[in-house]
Amino acid sequence: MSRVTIKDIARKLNVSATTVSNALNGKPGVGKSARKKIQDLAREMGYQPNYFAKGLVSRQSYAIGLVITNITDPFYPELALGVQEKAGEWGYSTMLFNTNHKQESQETIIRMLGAKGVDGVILSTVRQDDPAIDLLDEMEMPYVLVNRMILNPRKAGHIDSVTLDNYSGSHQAATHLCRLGHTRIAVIAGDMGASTAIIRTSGAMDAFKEWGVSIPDNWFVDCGYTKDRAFNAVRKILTRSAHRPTAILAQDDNMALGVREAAYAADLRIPEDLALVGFNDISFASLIGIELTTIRQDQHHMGMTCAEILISKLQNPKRRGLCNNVLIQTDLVIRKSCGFYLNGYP
Amino acid sequence: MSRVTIKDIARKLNVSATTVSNALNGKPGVGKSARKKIQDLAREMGYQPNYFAKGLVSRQSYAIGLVITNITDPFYPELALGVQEKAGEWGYSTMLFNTNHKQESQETIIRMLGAKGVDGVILSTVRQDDPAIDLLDEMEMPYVLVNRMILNPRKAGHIDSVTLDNYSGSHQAATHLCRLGHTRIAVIAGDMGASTAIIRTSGAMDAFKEWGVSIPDNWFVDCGYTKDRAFNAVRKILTRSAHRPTAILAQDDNMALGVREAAYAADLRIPEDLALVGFNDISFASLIGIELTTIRQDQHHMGMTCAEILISKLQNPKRRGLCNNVLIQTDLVIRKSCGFYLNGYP
DNA sequence: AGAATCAACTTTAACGTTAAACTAAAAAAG
DNA sequence: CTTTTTTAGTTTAACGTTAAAGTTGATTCT
Repeated sequence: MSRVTIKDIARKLNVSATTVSNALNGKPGVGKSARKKIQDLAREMGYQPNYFAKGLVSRQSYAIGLVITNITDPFYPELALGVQEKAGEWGYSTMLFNTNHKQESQETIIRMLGAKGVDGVILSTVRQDDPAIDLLDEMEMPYVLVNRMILNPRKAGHIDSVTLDNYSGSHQAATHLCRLGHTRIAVIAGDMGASTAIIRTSGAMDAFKEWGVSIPDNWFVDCGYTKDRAFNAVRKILTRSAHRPTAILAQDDNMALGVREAAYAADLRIPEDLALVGFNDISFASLIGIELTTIRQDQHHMGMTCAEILISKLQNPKRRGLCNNVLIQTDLVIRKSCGFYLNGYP
Repeated sequence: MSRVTIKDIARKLNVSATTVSNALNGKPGVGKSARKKIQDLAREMGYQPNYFAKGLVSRQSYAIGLVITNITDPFYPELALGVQEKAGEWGYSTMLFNTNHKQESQETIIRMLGAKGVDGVILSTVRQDDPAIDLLDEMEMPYVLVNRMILNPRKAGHIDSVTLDNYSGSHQAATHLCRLGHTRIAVIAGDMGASTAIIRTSGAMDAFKEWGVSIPDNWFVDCGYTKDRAFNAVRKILTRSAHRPTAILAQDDNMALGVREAAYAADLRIPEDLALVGFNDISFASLIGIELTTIRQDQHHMGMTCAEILISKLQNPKRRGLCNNVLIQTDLVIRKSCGFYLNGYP
């Protein structure tokens, strides 16, 4: 690929390789005219630095890894784009890896990232007591958590994270349903090993308590953030329960779509027969005909933020001691699926 | 990161570095017992090869680049996943880059990919007479086109590609609308610099000709595969035309969603007042309430196929002379948006 | 004027891995 | 039992870049 080397330039100008290197990297110790000559010739010859050699000596790859569950989940593309844009600004490239919800593949991926020499990792998929954390620490690999975090206060204190204010978002969503008069509410939860689901659950439960609403055990189902499991869970709830719920709180929009399909399959209308609230505001929640009431967040901003934190640590090793925990605010977006525009608040 | 080197292992076992290298890479010239000892110790010490050193000497990075317009376009995630999975199987990692529809950023990206030393590139974004092609040829970088291709027969003959049978797909879609009795059809085209849009247009136009349907000039609009431009174009068509179209053929589902929003904004119902057919069958085309009639394709398979072709070339330099042009078949998926289930064929 | 400082370089070595050329001893062939 | 071949290694050098230490010759200080 890159044929022209520093040595070729050095030979042509009768200087040493080091001088060329210094000239091109803006380091001192090179005369003004010599520097210009070198820079011009480098451009003319189409010189491209060899990143293998650079990396070998500097131990920096200018690449970061981004670990997500699956890029086909509409939650991730915007996050990935944010990370890539911010990383690109700083000259870093991004390697994307899908765990497909498998714990062991996450470990394999992290090991590979280490071997490939990425400078840092952004992890969006941690679960509580995830061995990935220990692995990263052991490898002394800088990392930032995004979306999900570690709740254990002993660990959390020294781990960077960029997360949503899941508590108040979920509290807001649950309150909204209660205000609309619902008392028979089912909760379609995400992966309860993930902080997002844990916190969203606690926010919702607190809201329910405030409104005197209680949720039967079998109306709370961990569906692991997958649409299929949400579909099946809701189908079960709707067919088996003598008194079916009048509202469903789904902990992400993806699962909300599963709920929706299950409701339609049971000949129920949304929102007339069943109110539905999601979480995330993925791109098609706003499409006419879907119009999902949900909790909005800015994934692009989230991606940019975590990339920025990671890169600032990479650039400035002093900052590695500091710990950033960014909490991003959310908004309730009221659309048609909750029935607000049918009745409003009583 | 990777602290343990081949030399550390060599020192501990009193052998040379080369022997360790040969032992670990399964090369001959190492005794059975010595080989086992080396492998065991390497595992025990947690040896990870340094890819910079490896790459420096072998000029192989075991990384490929995938260039797309934008990962948030729902067309790409499944393709990207297919590429990553197949690449992963062969030990290659994938670097994803978004051009954001900008020609110049594509060139920058390709140059950077070259500098970073990727072994090959998968390009999903070429336009006709794209300078990227010459750049890649000049860099002697192996590449495969996916989704879009170069039509110029002088060039096409030696460029690998994996594309859809866009002609027959689009022909099928257009025929479907004609069969349903539509004669007033508008075409919302993709980027006419891309082979996909060119071929889809020709397939549709041929079908229209067969049915004696003619399309007024201002009912054919290049909307560059963006939802916004499709929305605006259709709004214009619907407000300005005295006799508005009764059907719209959109060259991708994304634009079809824009058409949909524009129709609803003009108080038209789909399919009762306006029939709509898309292309691609992105994930939410099938959602209840959207139910877009469209042309299905298997992006995951497409991704796997192009990754396979690229990697087989990388692995086997003899094969570099051969040229693969894979054409993937499509299916018409009839849902509600075209009105078939309202009237059927007359 | 002589010592100290500085600018503009050069030389050497190192990063970790592997290809190529070499060596020594054992096994096979004649 | 000598010669050839094979096996199991070793040594050297190279990939392209840069950090560290060294070498000039000119400039400044006292």
